[in-house]
Amino acid sequence: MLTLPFEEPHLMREPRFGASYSRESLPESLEKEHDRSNSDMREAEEDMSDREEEEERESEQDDNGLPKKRGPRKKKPGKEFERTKVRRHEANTRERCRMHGLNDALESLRKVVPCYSKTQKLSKIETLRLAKNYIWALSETLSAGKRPDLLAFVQTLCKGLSQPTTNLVAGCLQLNARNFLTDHNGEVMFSGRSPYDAVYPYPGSDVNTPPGHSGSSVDGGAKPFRHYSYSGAYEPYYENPSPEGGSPPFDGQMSPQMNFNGIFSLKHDDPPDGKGNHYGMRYCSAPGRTALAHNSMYRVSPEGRFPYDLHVRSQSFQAQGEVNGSFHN
DNA sequence: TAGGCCATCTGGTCCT
DNA sequence: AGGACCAGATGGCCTA
Repeated sequence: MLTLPFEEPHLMREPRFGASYSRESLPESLEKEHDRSNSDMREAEEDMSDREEEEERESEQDDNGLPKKRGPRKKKPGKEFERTKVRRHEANTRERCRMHGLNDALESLRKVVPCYSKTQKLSKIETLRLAKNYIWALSETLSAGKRPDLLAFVQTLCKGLSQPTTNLVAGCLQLNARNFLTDHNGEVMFSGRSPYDAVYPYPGSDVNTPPGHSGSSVDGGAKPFRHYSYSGAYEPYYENPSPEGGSPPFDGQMSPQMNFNGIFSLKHDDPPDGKGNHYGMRYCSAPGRTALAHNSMYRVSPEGRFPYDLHVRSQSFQAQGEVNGSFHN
């Protein structure tokens, strides 16, 4: 599942995440933010206390109900008041750091779910939803012990996601995003041409018929849409109808040695110049392993070609190889 | 301009 | 008592 090397060990260091926010333990970026926010807040606070003082004096009234501008000032709680202020200030700082830690964790989650993009970040809620779907889909894959249907896999990923996020996921797979519709129940439906055909038409096959399916296209004219859902006719792969229906039964035990190298990682690696916005799939494979298509969880076309437009990033391929290599050494 | 998303502040509650 | 955690309120930014 972790298709990227865990790059942020500092997030794992604390036994209880964010339990202690000592200044020394703050990451550099956080520390900067910390400083900035602190100074901002100090200024704001001073500003505030001045205003409060002014307002307090103006709100004081004499015996006739008129505003009292002069005279002895009402005694402030003094030391206790200052102490409360300081404690509130410290609590605010801690809370801010805690939220930053939470955001950092969310950011690292974004990096391990499909379709990571620096330029088009998933929102917090969408990240969590996608992560949940991803876990669910992978669990299903493991428990089924067979190669999943890519369409069903994507449908699972998109379950309950907003249309823009669905588009993003579809974009990752180089699929026609308009083919994935989310109905009012959050069910991801597939309509129109099969992505198999949209992306990789099989020579000689009916354009509207996915491989291995008998379907008749309407002669010549408009072709009726076929709607797919989990329980639809498109080789339903998952036994459970929906991730919303609870966690899939997982009676197996995840082995620590489990190798995820054969699983696709759908990532968007921004080019170094940061200009591109191209989504692609990255395939992680250990050196010496079998060829991409052979090792793939996904279907291979009758010609032995992979039916999807894969963008194998040689760089990440190599990096993964290095990691694996050093691991095995 | 409305709506979505986000960061921050704040007070309350729970836990150590 | 103090810190962590939580949820509500608020305001800023961005986009359709």
